[in-house]
Amino acid sequence: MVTKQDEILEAAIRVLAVQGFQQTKIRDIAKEAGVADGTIYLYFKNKDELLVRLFEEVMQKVFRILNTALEGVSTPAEKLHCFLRTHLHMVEEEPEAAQIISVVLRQSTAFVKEYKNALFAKYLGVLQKILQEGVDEGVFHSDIDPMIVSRALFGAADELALAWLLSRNKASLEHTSQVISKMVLHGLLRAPVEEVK
Amino acid sequence: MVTKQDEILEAAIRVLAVQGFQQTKIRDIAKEAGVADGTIYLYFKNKDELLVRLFEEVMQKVFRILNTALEGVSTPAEKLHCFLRTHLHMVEEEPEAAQIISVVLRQSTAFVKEYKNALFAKYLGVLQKILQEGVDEGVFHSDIDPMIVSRALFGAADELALAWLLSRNKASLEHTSQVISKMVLHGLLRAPVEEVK
Amino acid sequence: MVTKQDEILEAAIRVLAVQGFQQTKIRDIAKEAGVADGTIYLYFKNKDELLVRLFEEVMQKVFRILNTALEGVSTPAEKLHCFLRTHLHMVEEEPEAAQIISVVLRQSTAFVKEYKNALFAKYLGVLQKILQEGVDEGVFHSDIDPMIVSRALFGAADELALAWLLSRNKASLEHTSQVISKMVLHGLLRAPVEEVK
Amino acid sequence: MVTKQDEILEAAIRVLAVQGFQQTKIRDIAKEAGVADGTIYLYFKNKDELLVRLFEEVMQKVFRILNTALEGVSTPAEKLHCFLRTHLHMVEEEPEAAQIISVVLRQSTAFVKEYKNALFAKYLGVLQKILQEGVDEGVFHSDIDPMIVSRALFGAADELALAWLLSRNKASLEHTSQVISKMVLHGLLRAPVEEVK
DNA sequence: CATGAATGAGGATTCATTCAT
DNA sequence: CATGAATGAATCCTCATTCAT
Repeated sequence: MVTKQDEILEAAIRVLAVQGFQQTKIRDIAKEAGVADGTIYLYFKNKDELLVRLFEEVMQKVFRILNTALEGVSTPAEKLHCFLRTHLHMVEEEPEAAQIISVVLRQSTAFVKEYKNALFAKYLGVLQKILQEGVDEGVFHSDIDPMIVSRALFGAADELALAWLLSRNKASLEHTSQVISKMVLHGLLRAPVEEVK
Repeated sequence: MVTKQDEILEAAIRVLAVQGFQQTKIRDIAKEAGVADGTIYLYFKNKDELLVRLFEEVMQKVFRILNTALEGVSTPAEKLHCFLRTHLHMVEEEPEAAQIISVVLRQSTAFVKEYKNALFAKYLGVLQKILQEGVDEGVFHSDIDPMIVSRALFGAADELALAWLLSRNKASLEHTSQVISKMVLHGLLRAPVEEVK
Repeated sequence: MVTKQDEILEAAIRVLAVQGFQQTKIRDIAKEAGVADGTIYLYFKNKDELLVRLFEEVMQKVFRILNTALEGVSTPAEKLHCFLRTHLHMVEEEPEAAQIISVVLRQSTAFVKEYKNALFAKYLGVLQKILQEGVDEGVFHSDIDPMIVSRALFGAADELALAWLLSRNKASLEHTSQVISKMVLHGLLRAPVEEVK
Repeated sequence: MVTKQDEILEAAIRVLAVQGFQQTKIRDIAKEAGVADGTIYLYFKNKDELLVRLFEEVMQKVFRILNTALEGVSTPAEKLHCFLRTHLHMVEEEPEAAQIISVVLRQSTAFVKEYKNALFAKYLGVLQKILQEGVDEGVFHSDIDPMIVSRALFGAADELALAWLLSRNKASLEHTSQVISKMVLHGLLRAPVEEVK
């Protein structure tokens, strides 16, 4: 059975994805959830807390999907591609949740200030671990700083997600993830001079 | 001499960078600028117009700096590095302006909806041109989609900027730009099989 | 039981009668009604809508009284007198409502522009019907234009009402209605020359 | 030469007639008069004083026209018709001034409260004098109260003026003045029974 | 637990008036 | 005299939150 709290959160996701953070009134969420305004306050201390819980809800789903996707993938390079591919896949599958993460959460100053949120850090941590593995196994350049690169990769994926969410023409993101993975793994440069030597 | 309009814009940048869009009251900007509330409205139709003008102001400065930096750089690879380096440099030099672009503007739904804003498109356009040049000259892989890659690179740079802005320990971003440029140009993979041949 | 909406309307009538339209602040009405400012907006979309509803409220009461008074009156001449008498009577009985109609409503440009308001037209219509009846029955001069005369009679009654409302010495309007009715029915001229012939 | 003060007053009449009292900003009048905002305050203490002076201006013009029209008219009945006819004529000839008197002035609570303004009383006085003359000469019924009847006649004329000002189809008011004069002088009743005897 | 009517603090915006030039 | 930039008090309306039922 789904609790009323979950119903409210689901409703909030639907409404926030469409209207944005500041535009969404408690009343809108209550209406979408089919409860009275006051009922929201029985389950959440205030609007900000609702947002936090909503973020956690969404991130949990993300982790579930990501972990499932990474199962059985062995090499760091493949894992990296899998990570990027899954991130963009989720955007296609769960555009509302993606909208929340890429757009809505940034609208809350409080949230951005706590950007180093535990859950977000954990998400970045998955990437960092993959990168570190690659370095340790000797397949990635050793002078890579996993902290920096993980952040860059997340930014790249997030920006592509945002572009897709805001575009009318929703072409598949499969191609996009191929291009990015290739760039990240092999670089833009072709036939590097060093090879000739 | 600086016009009062510019003084207000400068004040708005300072206040917005700290407080965010919705949190910033007209009164705050007026106080920071040292004028009366009503004076703001002699120069800007309303709060939204102020934001738009502020964005244009900031972007103009960005373009000036970027173009200056790119002057005299000849190869696509060097240009790419220059672009990323300059982007991150600007964040260090003008953290308030950077804060506006990376954080504040995303708080305005209207702005995100018009994300493909002419000025933003122009910024991405600079990147795209560099990538296309590289492809045309045969130094970049031909299967690179400049549209996708430019977006990804912007996202990466923007995210790194955001991370820096939000962190306490403001280590130089020079190292960061080196790492990213290297990754983008050479890829993460070391000693690719092809090299052996 | 009186609804809160009615309480607000009654309070608005009291306040508007004293202060006028533009001078009356929402806060004044709220205070008079004993509710919070925001409560007004639970029942009325905005200040203008409150005015419209208030006008309808007042006019309904006017019609109720007018129709009751005209019941059982048979000849057009008597009906005319009854109309004028009732109009002035109402001013004495409900000075606040009268003040609203004679003074306050004219302060709203929007209202004056829609002066040919359905309810006002209906009020004039009662007069027109009486006049037409008189003409049809052959007791009123046939060259009377009911449209013009009804308007003139309303204007006369309204002006007398206004004079009374604004005067300190509130002598009964009964005498006034007698004088006007007589003038309207028999004219100012005494023993007209034509009669002698 | 026309003084700047007069230019401002003329401009105010034009603007007020179109926009109404509350809608007219000092800036609108200044613009229409071709002067700076502050200049208004060199000639008028404040907005209210400007309105008072404007009323006086308009009423003076009205008196000039009315007195000219009444010159050479001898009998009270003819004078009465002349008064009504001239009032309505002026509305056609000077709709802006008429608009000011019939509509705009009523929008100022302060004005309505001082409705028994000296100038307005003087205007009513002309009517009262005509009526008294008629009574004294024995041509008007002796039980007519000039105070009441003058007010009623003014109200009738004013209302007809208002109706004309607000209507699209501006048919001549000549016919209207004929109808009203006849009604006022001879009454609505036709061939009263008493006359037959 | 649930309701939703009521609250009232807060903010964008307007505009009569002032005053330094 | 004339200007018009600057002022800032004043007001309508919104909406997160409360609480009596």
